[in-house]
Amino acid sequence: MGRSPCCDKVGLKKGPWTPEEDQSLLAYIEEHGHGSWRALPSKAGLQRCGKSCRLRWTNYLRPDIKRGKFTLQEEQTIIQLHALLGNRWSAIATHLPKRTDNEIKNYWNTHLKKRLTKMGIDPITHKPKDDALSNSNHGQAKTAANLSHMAQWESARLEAEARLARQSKLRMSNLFNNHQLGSPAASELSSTTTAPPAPRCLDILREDGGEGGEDDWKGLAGEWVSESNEQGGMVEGTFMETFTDLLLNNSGDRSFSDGCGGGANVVGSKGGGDCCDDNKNYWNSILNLVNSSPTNSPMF
DNA sequence: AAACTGACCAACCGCTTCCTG
DNA sequence: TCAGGAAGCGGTTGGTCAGTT
Repeated sequence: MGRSPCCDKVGLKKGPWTPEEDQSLLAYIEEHGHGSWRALPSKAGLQRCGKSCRLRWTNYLRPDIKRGKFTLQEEQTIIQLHALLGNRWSAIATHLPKRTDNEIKNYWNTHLKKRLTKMGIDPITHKPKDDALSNSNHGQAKTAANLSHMAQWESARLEAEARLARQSKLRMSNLFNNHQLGSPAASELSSTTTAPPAPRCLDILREDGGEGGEDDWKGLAGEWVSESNEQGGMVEGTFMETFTDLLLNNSGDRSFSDGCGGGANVVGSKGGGDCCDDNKNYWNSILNLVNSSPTNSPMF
């Protein structure tokens, strides 16, 4: 299994790319597609390893990259997905069109992580660091405790999605076996292959006819909510919404003790049925987020 | 004006995963 | 089934630049 030795070769350039190198890489990919990254540098006349070329293309030169400031919506998406997925930047990037995993990772490390820490929230667990603080609000503490369970659920779901996406790609590549995509942008949109964009996972589920479909995912989410309620009592409000709301509307002196009274998305402490609805709504919003990924965005 | 500091981000490194023969 | 190559991924580094002393 050893590591790729490409970068160990002597005579290969490292460090920042020059405009000339960018131009060479861009011109070559526009004309031929990237093909094999390992073979690309010599074909394009670049003294770089294939890995470096791939990185330069995916993180900087790709035409479908959006640069500049992250929007509030994007920030919220990153925070929510990070709570669910952890440092799985490529998976998070899947749900943020035109943003690269590297960019998201950098933004998290330089902005969002610090903001969370400053607010007394552990950026790894997304739980308040101060026990006393969390004890002051049992509902949110319980919800926070349930987050790991939720993450496990999400992780399993993503693995299933990945399997389905792979199966779909196989099926599609059979269909398009001899089809060569001419557009470099199109070839890169699938990121890792030249296969056509995979259908959205939920559509695949529907197509497959068995094992679920969107309603079943939502049903599963509902089951999780019910199970959580059985295990830990009713969940008061939505922890995730609370802290993302706090974060994005951070006035500097707010704390979780008043979190339930927060912004428009935050639902205060309520009775059982409403809480269940809140969680269903929350899950629906996450599922919508997942399901609303652009149809041509890379799925794993 | 110079030195220092911290933020930012492009790029590298090395491990893991996937694919193919 | 297995081994090796290729690509993907996430952690980390180092250069640059703006702000501060």
